[in-house]
Amino acid sequence: MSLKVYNTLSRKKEEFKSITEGHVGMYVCGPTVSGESHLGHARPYITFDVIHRYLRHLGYKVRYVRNITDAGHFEEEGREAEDKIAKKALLERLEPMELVQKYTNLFHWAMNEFNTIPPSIEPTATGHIVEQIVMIEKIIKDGYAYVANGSVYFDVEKYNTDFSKVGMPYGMLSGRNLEDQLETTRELDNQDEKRNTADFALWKNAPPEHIMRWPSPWGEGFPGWHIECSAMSNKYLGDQFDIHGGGMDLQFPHHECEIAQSAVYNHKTMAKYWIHNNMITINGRKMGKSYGNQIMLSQMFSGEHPLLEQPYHPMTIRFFILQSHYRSTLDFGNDALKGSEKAFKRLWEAYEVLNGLPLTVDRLPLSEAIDDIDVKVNTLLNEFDEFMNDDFNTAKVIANMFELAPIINGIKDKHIPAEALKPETLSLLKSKMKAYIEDIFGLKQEKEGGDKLDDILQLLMSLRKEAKAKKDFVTSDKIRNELLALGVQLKDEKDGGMSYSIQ
RNA sequence: GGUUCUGUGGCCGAGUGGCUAGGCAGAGCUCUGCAAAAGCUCCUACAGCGGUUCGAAUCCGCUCGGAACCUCCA
Repeated sequence: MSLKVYNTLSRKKEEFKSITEGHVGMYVCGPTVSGESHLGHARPYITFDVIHRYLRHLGYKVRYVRNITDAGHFEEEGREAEDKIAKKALLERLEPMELVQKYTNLFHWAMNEFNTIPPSIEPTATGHIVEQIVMIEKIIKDGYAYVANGSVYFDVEKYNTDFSKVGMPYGMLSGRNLEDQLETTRELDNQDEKRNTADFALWKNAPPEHIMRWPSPWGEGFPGWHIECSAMSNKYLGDQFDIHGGGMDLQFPHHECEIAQSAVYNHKTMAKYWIHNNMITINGRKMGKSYGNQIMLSQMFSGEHPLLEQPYHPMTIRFFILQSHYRSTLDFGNDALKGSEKAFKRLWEAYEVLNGLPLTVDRLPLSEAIDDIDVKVNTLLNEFDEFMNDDFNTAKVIANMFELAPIINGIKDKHIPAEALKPETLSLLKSKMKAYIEDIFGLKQEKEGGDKLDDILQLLMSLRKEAKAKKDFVTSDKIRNELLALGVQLKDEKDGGMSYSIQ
């Protein structure tokens, strides 16, 4: 059983074979740190975190590179050409790099809340100006870029003509051809520097008010939008690497331009598999700056946003994202998030019950009905791998987990005899659930508090048990109800035991 | 206008040509001092109209609706 991934390049699921055996190079487009990340940004980073974790689970050594775009890009010729980072810095009276640092820190904080594993390398655009200049020089030397007024543009038409012959036309990823684009590209002002409207900037001459600027062979300026990813992926992952990921909205033009730049530079399609996650929508619309409908991650966690009925824990959001397939749109809504919150809680509690089940159970002669349970559990568990290998279908794995939950709880409540599961099945159940829930899906317990809180709650529960034994329900209810008011829910169990869950 | 995708039960969402995921909400039951939790049961859908097929939510066509990209965007 092998891993299959949907490759945007071929629009098909393909068997995954890494270029270097046992190793995977993966590049994912990271955030532009000119502002705070919103809910939509959570999707790619969580999606690729799970892909990263799964590849590791399969035994690959993964070099995961995710950039930080901290140099201002703009492709807004024709409108007010402004470096967005520099502009906001003026408004907020901050140094641009101070601003960049602030949002980088916030991004890292949110990624940590989501329990994502940090990338192996997290290169910044500003830290790789030299590499970008070197790449641009080579592209100019080879005749695929030209200089105009201190800026450098990529000659898309020439590229397309030449590279179509070797199977790398401009538009190969997004499935559009240049002719269509030339017809439909709308008229913009100030296009006279470009030979062709489809051309894109590799280097931009910096106007005087532009704060972020670097010397270059073409004068002071800053890199174009696309070149950093080509330069940095090439530096850390080589001429061709395994996986390039990002949001679907980056397919065109960003990834298309990356492919073209890198193809000129090293005559290869830079990445073998292109993986794109779909968007998070809100009221059916993509969440994004331009729509003014974004909810920042800090707002998601705090609940402070008009559209939010309550705060949502990072793990709720992570679980919510994993409940759908990464290539489908996912619609935000309070009902949906609240559903995920409860679902995750139930799943996690079943997982904790599972961890508490004793491994060695005396086997008794089994009836057929009970044998069926053992078979069913094995089937459900084996499907975990099958589903993940089918283009990372986390939604189906989670569905199976919810079929296992009643069995686990049933054993605890003795609806199902403990010996229904063979020791090796129970052992497999435990190890597989741990591997998937914690290691691959990266889920963790929502509640906090630690040992001391646990000790205190154990004490309160023992007091309540005593009261109950004496049929002093006034006291026992008082303990239960007042704890509930504090957000701690007590649960009486069949055998007179008691447990709690927070929130 | 061009390119691509999409329309599943109250809500969120998987999905394969036939065996009709899963979660949340709702209803009933069991357990329980009560409650909660848990378990069991119920609620059974695939935008519309044609077509292909023994059989389609799943393939094809048309109609209607929605979205993404074509401009910074995860």
